[in-house]
Amino acid sequence: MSSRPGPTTTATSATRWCARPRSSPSRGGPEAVTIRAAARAVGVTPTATYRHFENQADLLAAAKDEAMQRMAATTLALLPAPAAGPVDPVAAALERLQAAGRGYVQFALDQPGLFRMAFCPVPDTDDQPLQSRLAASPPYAFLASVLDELVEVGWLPAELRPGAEAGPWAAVHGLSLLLLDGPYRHLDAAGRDQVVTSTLDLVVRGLAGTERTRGDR
Amino acid sequence: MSSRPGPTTTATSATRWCARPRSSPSRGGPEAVTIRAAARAVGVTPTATYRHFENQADLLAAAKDEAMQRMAATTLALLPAPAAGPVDPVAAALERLQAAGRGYVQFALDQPGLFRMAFCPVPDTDDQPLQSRLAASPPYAFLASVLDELVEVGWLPAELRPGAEAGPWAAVHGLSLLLLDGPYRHLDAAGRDQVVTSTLDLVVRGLAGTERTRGDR
DNA sequence: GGCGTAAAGTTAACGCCGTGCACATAGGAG
DNA sequence: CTCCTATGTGCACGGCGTTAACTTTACGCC
Repeated sequence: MSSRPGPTTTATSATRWCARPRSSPSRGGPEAVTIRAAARAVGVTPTATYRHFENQADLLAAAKDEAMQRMAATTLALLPAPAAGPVDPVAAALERLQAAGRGYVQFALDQPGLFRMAFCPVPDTDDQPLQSRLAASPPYAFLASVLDELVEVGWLPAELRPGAEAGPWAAVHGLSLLLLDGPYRHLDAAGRDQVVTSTLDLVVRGLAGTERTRGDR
Repeated sequence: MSSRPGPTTTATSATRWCARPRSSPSRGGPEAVTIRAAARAVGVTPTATYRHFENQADLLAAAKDEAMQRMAATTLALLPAPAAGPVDPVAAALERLQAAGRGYVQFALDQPGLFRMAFCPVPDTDDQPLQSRLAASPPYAFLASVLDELVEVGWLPAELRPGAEAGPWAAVHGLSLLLLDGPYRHLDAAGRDQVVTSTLDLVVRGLAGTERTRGDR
């Protein structure tokens, strides 16, 4: 967990700070990640934190990175094992796509603190180019691989492939937030499943790529 | 702007607190809405705030309501005037749908503070039933009306109508957040326009409602 | 006019927060 | 042994939410 320029954290010492649960697992979003809480967690005085993180924003960025990694690990672990025997490759790819979407939403609901942490706004210390930042985002990488697969098996029209990650990701991400904080909170399990299914179906139909944008029906 | 149960805010006094810009317009999300800042803004001592709001969560809820209303007013004002003369009603409805989506994203980018305010998590003091809460959300109401219109003119399959708000709203909402805080921040105007267009096209194609979920191409 | 009551505002205080400054310690390199 | 670096401590400052007790203001009622 790199603290950017100033305090020059050594790799060995950083593990001591990052290897323990940052606040409570599910509860406790970014607002719970404080300099003093981190110090308490490792049993030192608050000022000692500044030997490892430049300031609170830096600490927050580290927590954000870890949250994103944990989210990736959790959602990928939820993916269904590939069914044995020969199966329709298109159906299999679409299955994986929808399963990943469901896992994304489920993680957001199960671990709201980590989810909020993974996507919290942070003052932006990194200066990486666009593509490497996207590739560093596990959801984007997985989504891209499934979309590539759908092109390979001839289902997704190749002309729709460029930039096709944005829509599906946005839909699943937005749905997670609407369910978490928005007007869809307090929906019961059945209602949640309905909006998730509805949204994933919309995405799949959208990727299928029929035109018909005029009144031809 | 109602402060819930305790302090029994009179309608006349509440206007004095709510009629002035709550923090800076664009900058300053929910974290800038503090008891002390509100008191400074109206020129009183911090404790006086508790005569009008139960606590900070209550103040935040009031600010959230106002932000949502302002967002609705702004995005609706951005809608294109209906073209004169007879036009394809389907094209017109789709136009309005996409324009509303673009306005949603544009507001998020232009007024990030208000946008975050409008969707910030708040400890939830309201106990309204599901439907009335949804109806109170202006984006939902507008989206629902356009979808109804698309059914009436025979474009949107009626069997896809129930719950069809979730997907489009989630897509536009999620895209706004990915552009604001997520991996799509720092995209230039052209890149932003591309992901917005791509996402809106996905939504429209998805609503169009072709099936083809198997390898039939 | 005088008076009681409720709304609105004030001062003082507590504990939490981020942060800076000066100082202490410990352990390895020379 | 000495010095340097990494790490940690104590103290202090101002800002935050919140409470408790007190004062001021406005208004209806006799």
